[in-house]
Amino acid sequence: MAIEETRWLSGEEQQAWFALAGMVSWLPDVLDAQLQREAGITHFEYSVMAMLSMSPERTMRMSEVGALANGALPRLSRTVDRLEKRGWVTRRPDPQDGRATLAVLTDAGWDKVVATAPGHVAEVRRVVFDPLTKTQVRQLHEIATRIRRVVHPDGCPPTLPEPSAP
Amino acid sequence: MAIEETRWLSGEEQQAWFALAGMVSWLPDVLDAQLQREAGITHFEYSVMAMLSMSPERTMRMSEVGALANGALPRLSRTVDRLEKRGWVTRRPDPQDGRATLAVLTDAGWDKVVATAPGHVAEVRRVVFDPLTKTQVRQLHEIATRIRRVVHPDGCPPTLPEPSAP
DNA sequence: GAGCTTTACTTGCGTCGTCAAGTATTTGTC
DNA sequence: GACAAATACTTGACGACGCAAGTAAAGCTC
Repeated sequence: MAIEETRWLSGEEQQAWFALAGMVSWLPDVLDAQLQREAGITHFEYSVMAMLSMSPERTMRMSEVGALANGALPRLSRTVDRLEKRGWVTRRPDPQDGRATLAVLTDAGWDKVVATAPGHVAEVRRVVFDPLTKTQVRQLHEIATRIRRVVHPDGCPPTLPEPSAP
Repeated sequence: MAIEETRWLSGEEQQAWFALAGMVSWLPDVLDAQLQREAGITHFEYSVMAMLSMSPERTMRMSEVGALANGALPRLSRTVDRLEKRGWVTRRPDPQDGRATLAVLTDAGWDKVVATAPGHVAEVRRVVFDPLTKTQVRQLHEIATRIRRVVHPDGCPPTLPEPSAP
């Protein structure tokens, strides 16, 4: 809200913005819908379990999970409540730091991820990768990285934790 | 969930997907935050009013607004409730078709859009266009269009309604 | 080592969004 | 023209999310 003259979007920018806004609105809905239909979980719940499944010991601090799954702490806390009730995750205090809570994926949780991953990956492929060329995938990677750096500066490390599974 | 072998994501695809997921999660939050801070409205509320402001007569059918603002009907209905309470929008029955409802932007609503647009556009510029090159904007346009076609097939027309304002 | 600050969650409360069901109007169909 | 089906919303019930406040452990300072 500076006093400067507003730089309105050009025609090209408007169209790009409109396309982006549409994608950003609907993509999460589609992913949620598939997971809800075939696994009875939300995309965020899946992300939480998937991140845990990729961690050594299937264990991570709440805040780490949150960062990787793109969710703030209150949201994560309630989500882990639900996952705990369903027997897929358990909490235990971090022996290293009494303030921290560790989330642990149970065997049942592991099985749930393994059962759910193929359908989810297929959906991601269908809506994101199949419509794009290999070149566009690289372009998207760069573009999304740049935007994400601005919208969420304290983003996650460039390398994911040991992928020991799906 | 076919019986076919799962085609897991390649390393490149995983990274691109991770970057995209981050962007898709945080971008809406950042835009909502700016509008909430500076105008006390959500991004969806702004979109609804902005679409109306660009329409001739500042009037549109609910379902049209919903399509342009990327929201389903129940959401739109409640959003217009709120905007109506704040005096920015009014409803009236469509004389052409008694089932339809027309949403009309009031003068106060128009003023609100005019007052809010500069700050919002600046934020969109800051998080989307400033970090990208002109080439990347074109690439993003094409990529987002392709993905949106899959996630929301009954998308909106390629051309926006007469932009008679912001 | 007492006390203030910071960090890492958790939770109460209010709002928002979605699903399913309900209402009103229009559009065939016979 | 009467009745079923479709369309265009609206609404009741309910779950999820975010903000701000609360709790508990660590860390720092003197």
